[in-house]
Formats: sequence, structure tokens, C-alpha cells
Amino acid sequence: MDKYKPIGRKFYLRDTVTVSKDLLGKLIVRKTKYETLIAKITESEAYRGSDDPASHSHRKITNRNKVMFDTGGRVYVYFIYGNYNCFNIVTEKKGTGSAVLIRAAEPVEGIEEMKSFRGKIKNIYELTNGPGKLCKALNIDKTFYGKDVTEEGEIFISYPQRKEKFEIVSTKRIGISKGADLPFRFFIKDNPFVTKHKFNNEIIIQ
DNA sequence: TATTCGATGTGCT
DNA sequence: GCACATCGAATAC
Repeated sequence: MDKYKPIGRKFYLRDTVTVSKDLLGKLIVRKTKYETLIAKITESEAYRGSDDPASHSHRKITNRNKVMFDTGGRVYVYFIYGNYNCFNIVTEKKGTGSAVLIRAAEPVEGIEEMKSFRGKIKNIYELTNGPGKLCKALNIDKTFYGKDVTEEGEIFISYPQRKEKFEIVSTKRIGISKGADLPFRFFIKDNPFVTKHKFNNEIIIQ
């Protein structure tokens, strides 16, 4: 399995919004006990540091958010609404407190195993189109907290085998109350594997 | 220590 | 479209 190699640290040390957009189209490589699951990132959100009221790092360092203040490239997993885990990748240099939430992806390889982790679904689009759904399908939980996606371990991010052209749409972030007007949600235009939320101010930025 | 509420998903109407 | 389950982290409601 040398098809996929982790993207290096420098990619994650850049501006959070830039990394959030650049992660679209990249592959999540998740090596389980049995096989390698591959999913293409289709939707992400940027959460900046102390200047972003919606970010978990907005106030101060806590036991939950501390990895956000570490070096870009590490994994931040948090538990939400009593049921779901959300998968984030820390960005920028140590001490910044920023991360990108991976909100949705397109299943590429290992779809049957993803289905077995996910449970009953109506159609393939529901497999990974949401942060909680994605974590369930890829079997990502709290034990992934602090792992490093620049290392070839149980989870890393790879360039796709073929470069693909697409447009990116930008909207407000989902499910937050503070900092709600910032256009920090990004998804691949016309890709069906995204969360469906309607906005009348969607902006195509590329 | 008690209380509040969330970077969600599901099921029912 | 809307109600609500569910529980741990954050805050002091």
C-alpha cells in the first residue's frame, strides 16, 4: 500500500482558511485492522484562534481544546450532542489555537466496511455527509485525539492520485451561534456528498 | 458542585 | 419543517 503518502507538515502550518479550502479534494486515508478506507474531503470549516468567537479555542486552553494549540497537522476530536464525534485537523504554528473541521467526504474505497461502522442508511450519500456521520463511517473516536496526520499511521491525509479541477463554494458555518456571519464553510461545487443547507448568499470563490 | 448547552443526526409530521 | 435524544465539557445561567 504505497499508493498513498501523508502530506507534509508545511501544508498545515499555513493560514487556517487557506488550509480549509486546500483540504477539499484531498483523501482521508484510514487504515483499519482489516483494510484501508479512503474518503475524499468535500466539505470543511475553518475555526481560527482567539479572534474567532465560534472556535473552541476562543477563551482559553482547556483539557478538551489543548491540542488545538499544538503544531499544525495534529488531530482534534471532540464529542458533541451526547452522541457524535467530530474530526478536525489542527492548523498553523504552535500556540495559535486553530483547526479545520472536516464536515463531509465522498467514499472512495472500503465502502462496505464504512457501511458496517455506520449502520443503516437509505442511500450512499448519507454515508459520510456530516461530521458525526463521517467519524462513524471511518470509525474515528476519542482515541484519535492528538494523533498526527503527517505520519503514516492509522489516519493521514494524502494528495489524490489524479488532480481534479473543481469550484469551491463558501458559506456561513453550520450550527453555531457566535461568529455566525463569517464565511468560513467551504465545499466542492456540485458534489452530492455534502451536507445540505440552503443559503441565499453562497459565494463561488474559485 | 450544579447547571447549561452544544462545530449533530434522526425520525416523525 | 421541526422536535428532541443524549452526555461530557465548560461555565457559574
